[in-house]
Amino acid sequence: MLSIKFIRENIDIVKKAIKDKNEKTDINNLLELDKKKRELQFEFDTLRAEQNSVSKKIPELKKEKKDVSEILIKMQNISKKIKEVSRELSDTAQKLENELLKIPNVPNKDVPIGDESANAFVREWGEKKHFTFQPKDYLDLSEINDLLEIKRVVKISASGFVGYRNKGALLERALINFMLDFHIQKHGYTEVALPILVNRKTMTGTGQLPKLEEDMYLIEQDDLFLIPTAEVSVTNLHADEIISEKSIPKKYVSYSSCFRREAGSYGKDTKGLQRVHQFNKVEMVRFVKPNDSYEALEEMLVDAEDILKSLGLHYRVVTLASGDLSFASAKTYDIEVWAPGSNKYLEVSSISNFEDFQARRAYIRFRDEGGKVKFVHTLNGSGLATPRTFIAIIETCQNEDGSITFPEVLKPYLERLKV
RNA sequence: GGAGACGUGUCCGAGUGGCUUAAGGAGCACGCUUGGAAAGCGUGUAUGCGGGUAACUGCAUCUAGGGUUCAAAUCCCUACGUCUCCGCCA
Repeated sequence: MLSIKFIRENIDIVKKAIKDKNEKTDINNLLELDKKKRELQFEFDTLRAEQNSVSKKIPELKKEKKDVSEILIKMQNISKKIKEVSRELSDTAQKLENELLKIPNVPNKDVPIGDESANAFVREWGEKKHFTFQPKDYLDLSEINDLLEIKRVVKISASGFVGYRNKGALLERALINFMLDFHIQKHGYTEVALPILVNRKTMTGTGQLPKLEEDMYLIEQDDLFLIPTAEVSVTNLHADEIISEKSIPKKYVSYSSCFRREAGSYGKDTKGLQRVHQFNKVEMVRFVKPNDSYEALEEMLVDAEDILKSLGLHYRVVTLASGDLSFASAKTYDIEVWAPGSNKYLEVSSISNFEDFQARRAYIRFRDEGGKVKFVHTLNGSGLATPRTFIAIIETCQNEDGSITFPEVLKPYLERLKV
């Protein structure tokens, strides 16, 4: 979230950010609550100060055998008043907090204003592969090579879920291991494996709640949510902590299943692997000092690109425009990989700088050189999501007879079973 | 799931209603001492919201929320967490 101080002093910037991000939050109510809260806080502090000082004198007066009954009656009233003010104060503070959680992050100044069509091209690597034959799409290739479980999975679960089988399952598992090893060995990340069920506080910390509750799977019995990305559990790992200056920056990589209800996106890419309720993803998360976060964003983008390069997949990078930017993000790059059989670019990675937006919510701070406590900046990026990477690989690596020649870098992960 | 014990600052740990502005210790930082270090001695050592140019200063926070009281780390209730024993499962 944004600090109330920042909002108070930059009303226009905040209003513009809300508009540019296509949000509808009204901040006037918030500003009123802020004013009311500060007035109540002042009243509460004043009353408490009196209560504290008088209460301190009571035992002394008693010792001197003085009559305190009159004071006690007076204090009863103050006590009652304090309780009233305190109730109103915490009520107002709670309302203010709820409003604050609904204010989106402010886009960085480099972010183009507009909807998806304003996304800005950054660079590309490789080129669209040229085939001497008509390339098949991944659904056909999966059929030929026995790679996916589609119909049966709907039977055992629900529509929107898919499964892998045979070499498809092996390829997916190989991808996960390859990507994890790559980030650990070549990019210096530390692996963490964390729960995929998390509580409400955690979901709020990274900004999924309260806005996106509809998009989340909820285990009502225990009030636990299935994570939509490992970003949630990894970023919140250091919630409520003051990280020592020495142990920052922190670079984590984590693989997890991700769960998305995709409420409201029915009818879009419903077939196959492109948009699914459950998928696996390797995620990178960084905690850095404020001044380093944009440099870290560029590094993470390269970290994700390195995976695609080593797999030999053509891709392009875009900067998301304000309207396409997520609620919590200040700046996001998307990487889109080329899928020649499907004849389109598929989004395989989002790399975002949240600045201190998540750190404020999750209360993640560090102590700087001068001993001052400040909020960290958090970043994350997919490195990468498996389903669409899977599509790009088998479509790019297909032969005319429908067989697939897997990328060299995956061989160590595949060859022990002679795939 | 049943029974019990417990939750205090960076850590250990005292604290059963007002003498706690949380004792004492460890750690850490700085200073003195030293040729240098150790020991010793001294000083400092939370966070948030306010007020003040500043020195300072008001309020809150002893897991969280509620209650009792003029006054709560301390008493009561609830939740969460930790530990021990039992049950169940692997």
